[in-house]
Amino acid sequence: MPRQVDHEERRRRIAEAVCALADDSGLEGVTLRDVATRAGVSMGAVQRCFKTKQEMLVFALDHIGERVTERVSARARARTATADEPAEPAGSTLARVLGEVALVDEAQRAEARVWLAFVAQAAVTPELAAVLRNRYSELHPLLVRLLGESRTAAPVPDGGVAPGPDHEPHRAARTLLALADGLTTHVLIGHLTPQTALTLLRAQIDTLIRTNPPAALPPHTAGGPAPANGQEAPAT
Amino acid sequence: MPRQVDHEERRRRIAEAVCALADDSGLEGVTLRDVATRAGVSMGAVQRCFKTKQEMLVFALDHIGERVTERVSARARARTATADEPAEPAGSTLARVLGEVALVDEAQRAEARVWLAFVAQAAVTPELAAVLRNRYSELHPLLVRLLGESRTAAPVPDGGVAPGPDHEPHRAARTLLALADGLTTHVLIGHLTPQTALTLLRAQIDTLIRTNPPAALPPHTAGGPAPANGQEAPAT
DNA sequence: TTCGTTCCGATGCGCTTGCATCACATCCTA
DNA sequence: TAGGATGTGATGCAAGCGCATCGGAACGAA
Repeated sequence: MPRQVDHEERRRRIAEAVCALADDSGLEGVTLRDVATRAGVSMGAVQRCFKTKQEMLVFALDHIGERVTERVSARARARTATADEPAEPAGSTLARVLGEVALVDEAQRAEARVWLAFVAQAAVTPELAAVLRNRYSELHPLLVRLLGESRTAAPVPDGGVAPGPDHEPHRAARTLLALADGLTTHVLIGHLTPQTALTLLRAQIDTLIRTNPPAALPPHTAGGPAPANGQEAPAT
Repeated sequence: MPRQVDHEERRRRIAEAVCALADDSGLEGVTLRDVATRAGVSMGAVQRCFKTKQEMLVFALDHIGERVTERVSARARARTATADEPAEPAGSTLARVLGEVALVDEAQRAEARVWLAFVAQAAVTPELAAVLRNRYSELHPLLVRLLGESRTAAPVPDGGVAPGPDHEPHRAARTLLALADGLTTHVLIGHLTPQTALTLLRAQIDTLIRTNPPAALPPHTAGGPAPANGQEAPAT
């Protein structure tokens, strides 16, 4: 056995093992021993890579989050790259992107199960919540951009999304993201079929796209005095 | 101490303890000993009430689910009772009902945390998933009814919701439920503020209500050959 | 080759877990 | 009042946990 081992590679392998275990027994089923076995390394190696179990979990969450983000933005990029026909692409891209976030095939279902396990733990573990927030914050502008492109012929110049942070596209993006997560959850517990979830998602996207008027919101949205940005503690 | 103890009362007390513990450390933090301590009974008593830990968890989930359902339908009933002004009530009721499902104050936040913990576990524990499905299935027709009342002046006669199971109100109800859950999740991990979540929810409700045309769906919803009912294994 | 360093994999420890067991306190029946 | 049945709460137990420790294999330097 070589004296020097690629640590990053090993960390990733361990993260994969964590996900695999979390997938079939939840986060409670993730123990150092099982992780080591599953990853095909010794327990000592795991402990060398991560000082503590929580550190390992945080890394694993970040790992799977990165994979999701990459997959999603790949989808989005794929569209931008071949954007020759301004016909109906953005809406479909949105659907595929959010479907990517959410469910469809079994592989993604597994990922979603792991994700959900982490989300639940994050509700009582600030460190994990921070990682999740970062990931969601990454996804948000991407959705805003796609939404913007799908509604107006003249998209916003480049990176900067024109108006304020609680302008309509932001709202719509948040709504879609939350909806996708909710649908995923419902699919995972068997309350909805993946097909139904996708249909609902698609319908929502279409509604949001067709509903152009960003300004004219009904009067009762004034619930909170200042809607503010709606996003708290983005990084830190 | 009396020889005969109210078992049901005790079970409920234990369920409350389970929820309290799950609230501040997730489901992993729920151990028989801690539950016993928190409930103010001995461990033996807990074991007498529930043959196994899982049985206890299932009961606890059902308990909290019942509480939520009751609260929600109380909201709905409150409206129906005082329904003298057909002005704008149903929409607000919907908002309040779904807000009830979701978040708002800290007490409900705690409930949501517990709920989320159970949902995550349910993704890998069929028994829990079954309980959750039942609860969601209970909520669904209630939302359908409220939606129906809010869009048409002539609501459906009584219990029977007129058209097929994938008629628009059903879709809308599922969308709202999923959205509420997704928003709750995002609030719990600190990605959204409760205010933002409520605003988004309210906006979605208004959109769904104003979008009357139930039939004319865009062409691409034909993803699945038969949208069917979208609800699988409701009871068993 | 031989030494010194570096890293790995196995083992041990203290603790907690879910569950089984058992002596005892409590209440109904004669 | 005595007796039995019933449910209770403390204790025991095997298993599993996270983490710390340690002997030994694999390499570079001399």
